[in-house]
Amino acid sequence: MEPIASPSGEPPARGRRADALRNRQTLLDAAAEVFVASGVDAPIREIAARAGVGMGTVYRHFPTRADLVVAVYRHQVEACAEAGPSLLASAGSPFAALRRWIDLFVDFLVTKHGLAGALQSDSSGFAALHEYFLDRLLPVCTQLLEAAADAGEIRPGTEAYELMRGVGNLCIGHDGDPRYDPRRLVDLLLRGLAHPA
Amino acid sequence: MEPIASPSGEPPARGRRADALRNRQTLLDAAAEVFVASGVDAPIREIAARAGVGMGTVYRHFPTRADLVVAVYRHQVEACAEAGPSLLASAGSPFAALRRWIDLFVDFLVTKHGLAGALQSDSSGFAALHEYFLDRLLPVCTQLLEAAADAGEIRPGTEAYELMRGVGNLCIGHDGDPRYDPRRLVDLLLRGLAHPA
DNA sequence: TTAGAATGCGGAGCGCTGTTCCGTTTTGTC
DNA sequence: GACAAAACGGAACAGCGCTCCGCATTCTAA
Repeated sequence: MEPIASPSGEPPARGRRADALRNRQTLLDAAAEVFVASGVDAPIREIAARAGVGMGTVYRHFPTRADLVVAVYRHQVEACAEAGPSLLASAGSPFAALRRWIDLFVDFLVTKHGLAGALQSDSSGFAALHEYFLDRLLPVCTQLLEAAADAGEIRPGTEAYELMRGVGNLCIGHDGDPRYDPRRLVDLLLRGLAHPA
Repeated sequence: MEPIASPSGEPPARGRRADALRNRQTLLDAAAEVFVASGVDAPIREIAARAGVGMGTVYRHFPTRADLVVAVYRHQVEACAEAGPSLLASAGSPFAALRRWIDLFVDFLVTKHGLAGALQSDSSGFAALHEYFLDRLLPVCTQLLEAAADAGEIRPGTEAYELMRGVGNLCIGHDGDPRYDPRRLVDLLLRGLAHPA
């Protein structure tokens, strides 16, 4: 089953001209390189230059920066989303599954320089990115939370949205500073979520 | 006792010309207004315009944006810093004092539009802001943490730096979204910090 | 009081960004 | 091959931070 239309980007290439498809791919590759090198805030010009195309071409394919980011990271988000149910089946308990899933989520955020920041800043037109992440990952997280709550492993009353956003925020700005390790704080958060004896 | 020299700003007005002192105050007032209206990311031009002075005047008095922010909020930061020891004396237990202090800290960040975000963004001229907060509040937080640890109320191994930065990050981007309440997450964090029975 | 120096002021200007727009080139089709 | 549609490139515009320097204001000392 092919995804019909996802928020902002990656239409299924119907009737596109060959050079357009080629450029789209070139741009995605270039953007991926630039993002890991300079973060998601890298100048659009830099991406265009690395891809060897003009500014107009970038904006035609990806009207907003968020569209570009979404397209680049779509695969990883997809992987994370799919990991949810399988962890629920394979891990020892729902809460263990939740922990491991959050771990994957943190992995993803932490390796992508600046992405966590982009997740919450609605101001600069990252709304589309925010929306996509939510659409895709929120149901997964909700499922894990509910399973853990049903099993009596965590205190009820925490929404997936809040949890994910909190985790995302905690992952902001870990610039190799050994004094700040997002994982330790996320661990504290999850401990707080667990039922007190 | 007069403060001798504080990091970035507010020198004790010795030998300054009258118009300079006047403009400094005008700028602080204007900045305070603009910050509540448009956040701490507001264009410097806007602040200069509201104060009725030129750009150069702003930069002469406050070389970086952080200096301006620090000067505007200095009193409140100071109050927060001073609240630490007194809470330790008045609250029921060290951990209770820590909780209430963190609460004050969150209050401060949450009511200042965009301040929490600015605290972690090393990109702009906000570096000094980060530094000032750390210089002033880190010792206080450390004292509270150590007291609670000595009392056996919290698990050891968490540094004040990490905790403060985590709390700061959690306060980012609560744009009146009822689905995201930083306080709930900070509460979870503190629960996780508390010793498990 | 008044000249001269010192201090402070204003805003034009530079460089860097995102974003748009349109003349030109490439591609697909008949 | 010819023609229209699609896509391209990058000049151009706008908003921003920050600097720089000629001019105005204030202070000081004679």
